[in-house]
Amino acid sequence: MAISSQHTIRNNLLSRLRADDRAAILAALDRVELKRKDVLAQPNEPLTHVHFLETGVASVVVGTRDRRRIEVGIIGSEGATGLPLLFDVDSTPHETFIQIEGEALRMSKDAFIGLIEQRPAFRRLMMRYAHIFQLFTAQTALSHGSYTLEERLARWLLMCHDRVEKDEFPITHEFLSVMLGVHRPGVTTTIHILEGAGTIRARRSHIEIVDRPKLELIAGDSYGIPEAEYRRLITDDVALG
Amino acid sequence: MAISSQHTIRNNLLSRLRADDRAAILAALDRVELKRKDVLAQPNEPLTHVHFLETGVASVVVGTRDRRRIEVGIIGSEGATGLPLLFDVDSTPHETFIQIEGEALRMSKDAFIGLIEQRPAFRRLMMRYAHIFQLFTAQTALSHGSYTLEERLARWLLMCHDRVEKDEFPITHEFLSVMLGVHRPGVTTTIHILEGAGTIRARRSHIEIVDRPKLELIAGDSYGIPEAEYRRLITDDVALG
DNA sequence: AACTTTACGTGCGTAATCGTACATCTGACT
DNA sequence: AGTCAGATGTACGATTACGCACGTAAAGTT
Repeated sequence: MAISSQHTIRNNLLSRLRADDRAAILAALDRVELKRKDVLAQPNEPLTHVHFLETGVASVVVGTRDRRRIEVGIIGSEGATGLPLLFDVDSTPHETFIQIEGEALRMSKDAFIGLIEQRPAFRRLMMRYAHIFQLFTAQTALSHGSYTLEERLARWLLMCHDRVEKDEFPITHEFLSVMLGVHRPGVTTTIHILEGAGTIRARRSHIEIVDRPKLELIAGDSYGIPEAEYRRLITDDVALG
Repeated sequence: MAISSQHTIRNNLLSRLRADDRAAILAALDRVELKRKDVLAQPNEPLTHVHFLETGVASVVVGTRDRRRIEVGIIGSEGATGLPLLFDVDSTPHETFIQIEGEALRMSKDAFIGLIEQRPAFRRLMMRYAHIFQLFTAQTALSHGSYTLEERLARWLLMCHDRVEKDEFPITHEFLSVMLGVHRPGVTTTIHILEGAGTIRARRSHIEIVDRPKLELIAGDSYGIPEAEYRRLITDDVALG
């Protein structure tokens, strides 16, 4: 019911904490498996847990009554789900589910709210992360409004690549079409374009990143702004450590 | 250098505070004029103030080196600028400027940070607002990915209408094209469609809302989700008052 | 091995929006 | 009243993506 050994922690937020804060927080965490399509947060249902991802990728999507859905956030070992709880909000219209299976360190809502109060450094860290999460959503809005499908797909693959250890990960065109808010055949065609350019290799339900620099070139300015801010505000800030 | 009389406050966040919290906060505010195109936050420059808008509308836009820009947030008397300061972040890549002139109650960065610490109710209120601001950005991402220009324009006009007192407000097609991330002639054409449907009336540099219900019909599900959450979490929550 | 499900490939007419160019109009300023 | 910059109106080919329909192919199931 609690995580003791420190060296097993792969979540980058938790690893930024001072030893005493980290110890207090680890005591409230337990490790859980995350399977593909597992739902971590139902829209408009009370949030029960915060998940600090260790491996794998989760997606936050917004949907409407008229069936439209689109991804507005992506979470890996650099972040956590359940941010509304940080904001004194019990539920959100957004849905969070597992895109690529993995593991997470889970904390109950009550424990999280308590630790946020008791550990200012933890609260500040989470708030900084929340800021960057907002930047990701904003960048997604920009991407959908201003970039082509090819650029957006390149961006998404880069973001996913940032969050998994390997160069290959399981993902279907169907899922990608929801993530990017386009129809499925469009994804297939665009994947072939990226594949033809030698940047990726696609198999059934899998995509492998072959030439990341070239992929970054294709994504252009649709990729990079929130990533740079994450490094500036979390990875590189010694004051947090 | 401070706001005394209570009945002059039109900002909806400030008016949700308990009397004692509000008094402490008003003491740190002063009233400023906001002219069209005034910049409240330069991208990547240190934030100096938080602005609680009384009248008028501000826009938050994200831009890239390759000159693309798009609105990712809109702020009126329901909200405030400078949210990164709430998140322990000194600057952001986003730019905030005045879209429709008005007035604001301004607080210095240091005063804001101090009051956030000293007044938990104030902090919780601001965090709830930050959550809803995030929903707005997410809804914008959805809109750009899934709705037509006509629907998105209708949505924007509704959001603007929510934030001004009158049915008419000054706005140019040029500005709208940046807000919506489309080219300017497209805005002109789409305005004519909305005008032809009898929902708005357009003059040089001005748009008047004539038939709001019909505009809501056109906007469809692109409009409404964050607005409903604002009502649930801020307007209707007596626990905050 | 037959069957079923899930995922991928492809084509094509249609719609939306872009990109660009240019004409016109309005209000402010001199 | 004349001038001018900013704002708006219009046109049109090019591009992108949609919407559907249908075919194929790979993995799991019995």
